[in-house]
Amino acid sequence: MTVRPSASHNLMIRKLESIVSLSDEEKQALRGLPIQVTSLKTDSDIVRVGDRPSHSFLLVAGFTCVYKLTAEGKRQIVAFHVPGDMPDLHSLHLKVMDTSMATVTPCTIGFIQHEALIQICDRYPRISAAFWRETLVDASIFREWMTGIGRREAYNRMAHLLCEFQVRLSAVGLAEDDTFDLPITQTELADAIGASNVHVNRILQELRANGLIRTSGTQVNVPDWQKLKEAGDFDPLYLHLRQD
Amino acid sequence: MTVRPSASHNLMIRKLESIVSLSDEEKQALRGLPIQVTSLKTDSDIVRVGDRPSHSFLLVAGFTCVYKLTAEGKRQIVAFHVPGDMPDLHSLHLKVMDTSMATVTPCTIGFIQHEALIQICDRYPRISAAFWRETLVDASIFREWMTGIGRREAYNRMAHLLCEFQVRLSAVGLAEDDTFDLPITQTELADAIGASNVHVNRILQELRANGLIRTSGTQVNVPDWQKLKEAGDFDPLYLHLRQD
DNA sequence: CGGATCGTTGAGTTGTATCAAGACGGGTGG
DNA sequence: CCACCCGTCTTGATACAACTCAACGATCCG
Repeated sequence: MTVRPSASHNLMIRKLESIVSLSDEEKQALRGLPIQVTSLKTDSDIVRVGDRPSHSFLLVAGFTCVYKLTAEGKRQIVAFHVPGDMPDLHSLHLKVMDTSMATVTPCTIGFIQHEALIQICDRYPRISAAFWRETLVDASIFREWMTGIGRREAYNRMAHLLCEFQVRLSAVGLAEDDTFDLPITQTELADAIGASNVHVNRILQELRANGLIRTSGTQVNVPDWQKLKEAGDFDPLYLHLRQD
Repeated sequence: MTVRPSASHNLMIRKLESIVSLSDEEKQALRGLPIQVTSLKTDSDIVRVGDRPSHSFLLVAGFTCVYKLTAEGKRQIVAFHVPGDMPDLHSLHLKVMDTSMATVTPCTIGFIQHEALIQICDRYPRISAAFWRETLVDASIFREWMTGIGRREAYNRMAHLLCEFQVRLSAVGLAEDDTFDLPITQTELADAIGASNVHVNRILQELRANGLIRTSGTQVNVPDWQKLKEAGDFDPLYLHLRQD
């Protein structure tokens, strides 16, 4: 179905307004964007390597990941995305997908035609800049993860990833104080930090034993935020959030 | 000095034209960009973490790298750049640098004020798109490197990096057939692939012993391109080159 | 109440780091 | 033009982070 001014539009506008201030005309243009909303279950591919998508998508609810596979069949998750993100905006200018994207939880996503996005970008440079900026923040996160995988130990990378989730989920109102929901399997966490699932399991035990986190089900509680940040060598600068 | 229509302008225009076709008006606008050309010697920082630069730069000659330091003082190089690249275009929209950039050889670079770039981007959406695309290709390379560091062994990462240099240098006319100049120390290569300098040294010996590369000084020769590509699990898709 | 998925544990293996010392090589000053 | 020096490359020995394999326990769901 094609929804007119919907929750999806509001989510996108709120996100963009945290980056640039929008004029009424610009908001109106965004509200006019046709968004096709769909539900997907866990572990569904949204786009695949080699695809030439004609639309991008807005993640409305749930978590998705971006991943690559090596010739040996190993998987590296290079990014997670949370509600409000537009994970494949880059396909606007890079025609062929160099990664795949998949849901890691049940998701609601809204597809938006490239054609419509390009028109808005050509007409409203500020909106174009805001979209551009989103892709730049993604790239900044890549740099930070790469540094972790290349130069930090798995224990620290795990702590770092948890810090990042806390901050990013807070920014979209999905984290309460020191607790958040992380419905991601240990194998997926392993693929993200470049470790084995077995090792991730032991690292999580170590983090619990050291009192850095407490878990129950998919809930993660951080009793001592400061200690976790230190363990993760975490400085939120790279997330380029507004109020900082 | 501020040069008018110079070699720097031509380099930038040629690069952009490999991405989009430019109208005469657009080329004229680009030729009008003030570019301040400077020479830097090896190991000079160009920008540093925390800086708020008011300009971006075009790499005219030499190699530069983008790097981060961990709390423990370890360095991860997250990117190399070659002539024709504009490595810190992202600072147009992300005000605070989250990485540092430095020369790895003597370099010629041309600084361009953000203000001038923003004006051109607002006025010429196609140029804006071309710049945006450059930052997207950088991000794509991050994804590929991350996958290597997280999921491939050091031997394969080294082969992969050599493949990438060959392709990127060819694209700007800096590689002859199967030979190119790689004036980068083993310690820098190590920081790029997330390994120790000692290990890189042994890997290079192994690559030589296996007949995948031959070296003399900073020259690298690739006798069997196909074998090196296989060793590196290298598929140039992620570089998003035009003719492909 | 099976069956599938996910988490946990143990044992053995290996890729890669670290440390230390020596060899090489190219530039600089005497 | 030689001698020195500093950065880079090379080599060996040792240590450990992390992987693989394999099995078992815990959950959740239909």
